[in-house]
Amino acid sequence: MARQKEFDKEEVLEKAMETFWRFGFEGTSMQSLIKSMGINRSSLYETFGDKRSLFEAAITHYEQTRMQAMVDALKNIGGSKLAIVQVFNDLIDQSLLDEERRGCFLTNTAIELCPHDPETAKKIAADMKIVEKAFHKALVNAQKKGEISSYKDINSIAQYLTSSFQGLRVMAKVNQEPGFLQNIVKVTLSVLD
Amino acid sequence: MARQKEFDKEEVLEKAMETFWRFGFEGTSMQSLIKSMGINRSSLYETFGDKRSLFEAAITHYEQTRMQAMVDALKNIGGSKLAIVQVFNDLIDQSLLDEERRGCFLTNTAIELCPHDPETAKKIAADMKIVEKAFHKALVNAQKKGEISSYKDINSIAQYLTSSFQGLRVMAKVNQEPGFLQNIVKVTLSVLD
DNA sequence: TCCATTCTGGAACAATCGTTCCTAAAACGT
DNA sequence: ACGTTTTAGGAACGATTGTTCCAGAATGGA
Repeated sequence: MARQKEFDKEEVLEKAMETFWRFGFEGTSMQSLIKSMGINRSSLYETFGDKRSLFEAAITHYEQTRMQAMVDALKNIGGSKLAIVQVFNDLIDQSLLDEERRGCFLTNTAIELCPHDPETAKKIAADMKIVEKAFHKALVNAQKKGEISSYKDINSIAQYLTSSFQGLRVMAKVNQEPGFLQNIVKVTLSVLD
Repeated sequence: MARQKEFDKEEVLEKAMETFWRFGFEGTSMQSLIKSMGINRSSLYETFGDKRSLFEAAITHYEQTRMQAMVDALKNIGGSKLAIVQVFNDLIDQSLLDEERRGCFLTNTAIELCPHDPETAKKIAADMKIVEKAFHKALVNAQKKGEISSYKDINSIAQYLTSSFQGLRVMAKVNQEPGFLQNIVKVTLSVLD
C-alpha cells in the first residue's frame, strides 16, 4: 500500500467538466484545467490521462448527471404531457439562470467536434437518441392517457422535440430575454394540442 | 504608385471564411489560414490585420452572402407560406450535401464565442433578429394572402422558426439521415396550418 | 532608367500549447 | 521505525501559437 490521493476524483472531474463546458475543447488549456480542478499537473495526467481522455470523461460525467436528470424528469408524473411541458419550462429557467451562457455541453460539443471527430460524433448521436427515446416514451404515455391525439405521429414529434431543444439552447446563448424563450416554447409545444 | 496585390481580396476572404466555418475560431490557426487562403503571412496581416479582425471580416462575408441569400429567399413568391417551406427544404438539402458538416457559421459562432465575447454576441444577436424579421415579413404576407390564419401570433411564430432553424443546424451535425430532418421539418411547419 | 512605393517571402519573436520526467513527500503493511 | 509504493510538485521538453520585422522583388510615375 501507499500514499492516497489528496482529492476526490469525481469532485475534480466535475470541475473539469464545467471548464470544458464553458470554453469547449479547443478553448480549454491544460493549464486552465490544472487551475480550475485545483490539482497538480502530474496528478491530472496520472488520474485522467491526456486532454482528450479527460474530455471524454467529462462528457460521460455530463451524461450521467445533467442529461440523465432530464431523462428522469420525462418519466415523472408517469411520463405525461405535463412532464414534457415541465422539461421545457426547466430549460427556460436554466437558460435564464445560466449567467455564463454555457448552454448544453452536448450541443456545444456537437457543434465543435462532431464534424472532425467520428468517435465523439458517435457518442453525441447516441445521446440524442436517448433524449429522443425519452421524449417518445413520454409521448406514448400521454397518448395512452388521452392527453394527445392518437392520430399524432409521435415518432416524428419525439425527433422534433429533440431538435427544438437544441434550437432553444442556441437561442439562449444569443438572446436572454425571458419572454423570447417563452414565446418559442409556447409555439413549440402547440403541436401537442 | 507601386506594386499591386497578387490575389483578389474577396476571393481569399471566402477561403478564410470557409476555414473558420469548418474549424471555428479557436480551432483555426494562422498557419492553416495561410495555407487555405494561399497567401503569405505578411500579406494576410497587411490586408486583414490580426486573427480577430480577419474572423470578423469572415463573419461579415457570411452575412452578406449566405445569410442574405436566405433572407432574400424568404421574399420570393411575394413572401408566402411556400417561401418559408422552401427555405426549410433548402436547409435540409444543404445539410445533406454538407459533407464536412460545417452547419451554419452563425450558429457555430454563437455557441463558441457569444458567452465570452460581447462584441461578437451583439453581432450574432443582430443577425438572428434579421432572420426573425425576414420570417415575420413572410408570415405577414402569408396572412394577407389567407394562407395562414389571422388568429396566429406571427411574432411568436417568427421567433419559433428562427429557433427551429438553429435546432435543425445542430441536429444535422449529429444525424445525417434524410428522413430524420424531413420528419422534424414536417412537424415544425405544421404550426402554420 | 531610376525612384518611390507597396507587396511578398521567410526568418524570428516571446508566449503558450500538451506532454514527459524526475525528485521529494506521504502513507500503508511489516 | 522502516521500506515500499504511489502521490505531488515543478522543471523541462519540443512543437505550435499569434505576431512582428526586415530584406528583396515588383510595379507605376517621373
